[in-house]
Parts: sequence; C-alpha cells; structure tokens
Amino acid sequence: MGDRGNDTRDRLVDTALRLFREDGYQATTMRRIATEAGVSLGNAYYYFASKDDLVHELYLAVQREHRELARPRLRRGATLTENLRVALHTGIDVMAPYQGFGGSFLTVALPPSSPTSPFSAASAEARGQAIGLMREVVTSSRGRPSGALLDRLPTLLWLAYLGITLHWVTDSSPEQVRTRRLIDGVTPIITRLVRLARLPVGRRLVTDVGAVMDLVGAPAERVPVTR
Amino acid sequence: MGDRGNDTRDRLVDTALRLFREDGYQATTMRRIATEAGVSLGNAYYYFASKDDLVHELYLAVQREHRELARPRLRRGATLTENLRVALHTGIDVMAPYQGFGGSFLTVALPPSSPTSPFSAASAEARGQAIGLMREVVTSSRGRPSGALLDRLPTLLWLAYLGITLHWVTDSSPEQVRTRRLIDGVTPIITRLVRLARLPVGRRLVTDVGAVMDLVGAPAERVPVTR
DNA sequence: ACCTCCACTTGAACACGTTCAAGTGGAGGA
DNA sequence: TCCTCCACTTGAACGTGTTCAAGTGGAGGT
Repeated sequence: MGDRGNDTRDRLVDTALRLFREDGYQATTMRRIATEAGVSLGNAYYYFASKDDLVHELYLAVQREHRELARPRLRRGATLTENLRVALHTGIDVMAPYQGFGGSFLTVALPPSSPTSPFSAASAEARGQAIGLMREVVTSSRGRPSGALLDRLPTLLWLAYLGITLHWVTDSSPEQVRTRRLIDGVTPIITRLVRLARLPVGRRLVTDVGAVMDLVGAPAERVPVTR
Repeated sequence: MGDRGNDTRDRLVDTALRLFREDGYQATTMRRIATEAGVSLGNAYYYFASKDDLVHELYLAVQREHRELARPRLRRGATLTENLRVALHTGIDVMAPYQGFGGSFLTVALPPSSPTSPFSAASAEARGQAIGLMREVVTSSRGRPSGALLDRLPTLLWLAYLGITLHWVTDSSPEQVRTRRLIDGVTPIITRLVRLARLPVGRRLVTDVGAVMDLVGAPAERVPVTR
C-alpha cells in the first residue's frame, strides 16, 4: 500500500497538465512542476524522461477524454455529416483549454523522434483508438459506404481530423470560430465524396486511394507491421 | 564599402546552414555557429533574434532553390500529373540534405508564433511564391481546368505539397522512397479529381470547396487580409 | 588633427532542460 | 532486533538559448 511511486507520478502529471493549461508550454518549467508537485527537480526525471514526456501524458489525456465525450454523442442512424461533425467539434472542445499551448503542441507531438508523434510506433495504440472512434462514426451513421471504402474511411477521416487539428493549432480567431467553420464546411463535402463512391468514377478513385495507402503504409486501427 | 554588417550576416547564415546539414538542429549550437563563423556569441544575436530565426533562413533558401530548380523542369503542354510530379519530387530533392533535421523542421516551421510558419503573415511572401510555383504547374500543363477551379487549384496543390512534406519529415525509409511513392500515387489521383470537375458532380464539389476556403480564409498568392 | 556618432562587437550572466553520484527509508528476511 | 536490499529521492552540476551593459572603431563633420 501507500504506493509512494504512483502517488508521486500522479501528482506530477496533474500538476504538469494544470500548469500547461494555465501558463502554456514554455512558461511551465520543470522546476515549477516539481516544486508545485512537492518533489525535487531530479525526482521528476525519475518518472519522466523529458518534458516532452509530460506532454505525451497530455496527449493521452486529451485523446481519452475525446473518446469518452464523443462516443455517447454519436446518434445511430444520423447522417455521416452530423456524426462526423459531432466527433470533430468534440475534439476541438476537449483541446480548447490548451489552445495557448499553440504551436508547442506540434513542436512536441509531430516529430517522429517523439513517442507522441501520431505516426510513431509508441503511439500506435492511441492512434488505433482514434481511428477506432472514426470507425464508430462511420458505422453508426446511415448510408454508410460499401466494402472497400468502409475499410479505408476511418483512417481517411482520422487524417482529416489531423488536418483540422493542424488548422486549429494556428487558429488565433476568437473561440477558434474559423476552425469551427472549417469543420462545418468540410463535413458535408466528405459526405458528398463518400456518396460519389457509389458511381463508377468514385469507385475507381477509392481503388486508387486504397492502393496508395497500402503502398505508403498508412496507419491502421491496430499496430501495423511497419516492416 | 566593406559592408561589415552584411559580411558577418552572410557568414553566419552560411555557417548555420552548413552545420544544420551536417549535424542536424539540436547538435548545432549557437556557440558553434558563432565560433565557426568567426564572431562572438552575442554578435550572432545582433543579426538573428533567435536560433529559429536561422532556421527561417534555411526555409527561405530551400524555397528559393525549389523554385529555381523546378521552374525549368516544367514542360509546357505536359500532363498535370507529370508537371506536378516533377514539382513535388524536386521539392523532396531540395530538402533531402536536411532530412536529419527531421521533426525539428516542423518544430520550428509550423508554430504560428514563429515567422517560419507557413500560415504566418511574416512568411506571406514565401508562401505566395510557393503557391505561385503551383500556379505555374497548373498553367503550363495541358487540359487545365476551367474558371473557378483554375483559381483554387494552386492553393490546393500547395496544401497537398504541405501534406507530403509532413509525410516526408516522418519518413525514415531509405532515400525516402515511401514519400516518393506517395507522390507518384497521389499525382494521378489529383489529376483525376481535376478532370472530375468538368462533370456536374465535380462542379458542385468545386463550388463547396471554394466556399470553405473563403470562409476559413485560405492563404492566397498575395498577402491576404488576415482581418 | 580632433571630435562625435552609431553601427557593430564582446563576453559575462541568467534561467532553463537534463544528468548523475550520492543518499534515504521502509519492507522483508534471518 | 538487526540487516539487506532497492525503489525512490535529492541537489549540485553541465551545456544550452538568450539578454544585456559595456565597449570599439571607422566614417564624416569641423
């Protein structure tokens, strides 16, 4: 009992996430995290290899909350547009407190060296869950696509979500309304593209896009064989 | 004459870019840049506000070389697929020496705080030139699209280029063949989508995409009114 | 010849992220 | 009770990016 280790670890994560929210990335120093968590500086490094490692915790927390908040909001039988809209807006809602984090989010999240990278093997599970959420978006909606696209769509939607996140990070408009508008504008277009897949022209597009995804090794829902 | 200032500045840029190429971002310290350029540490900060400012120079150099290398390679009357392919591959060629730079490229290039950000006002001119290159790709190709799409396509292609760069950064495959394959796979798809714009279905898509771009304020070729 | 000005240069100093050798203390066995 | 072990904790120390008060020197006016 007592669980000295886990207690300290939890206290560090809580303190770090709070400071990240309140003061952003740069202004939150490792010394302050340690002090406010009531431990020494060196001790923080016993639990986390780097400051970026603490951002990884933030990444995981955001992801978890996104999933938990979005799933019950999906309506079985609603349009793809509507369910996708809900999922994307919920994502922005969850990330909102960290907008001040701004570019530093990417600074840490994107580089392939970091385990936070959406493409790294280390975050394969988190990525798989994100794609899984998109699969739920697809399967819970009416008018869902046929075979080939059904398999590809979750990953494609996840990529779209990544792009929207990229826009959000650089979005300095009040309340991030520009990103909100982007979501509202993009979702019907995606739905129209999905419908297009029923026509011969669309079917050919699906085939080609699928081929590229295989060739490049697009992330799948489960840990992919990176070779 | 003598141009003491410009000499020092040029020497700093040359040294920094060389060290970035040879040793990457992190291993290249401001102290080493200053020393190898034959000036004091403080002097480097007289010319460049930050280390990231030197990366901005790298960004500009890469952009300039991309443009200079790609333009003569475009063939008037070739297919859009072919010309776009050339432009994108040339981009990768130019960036290749900096692959080791890896994630740090984005680290510095993407955050909206940094003037290097593709979306910031500070890099509006560089961005405009990049979009301009894509415009040349479009106008030099045969079978170029009609009115509405003709205006939108350059920016859309630039966004595609951004996406491919994003993939390149995290591409650890030898010689970045995966990114090469991505380019070869994506360009014909883009061409097919452009052709689709002639049909009624496609025309409607173009209208909708254009509306979203206006709403969100997508970067234009010239400095946009960011509001 | 002297002075004035200011673009340019310097190195010390600061706070930061990170590392590391040296502890500390409580659980479990003898 | 004492001993051993090791998960956990500590603070000093290193190299980094960045800032700043103090110079330096050459061009141009008198």
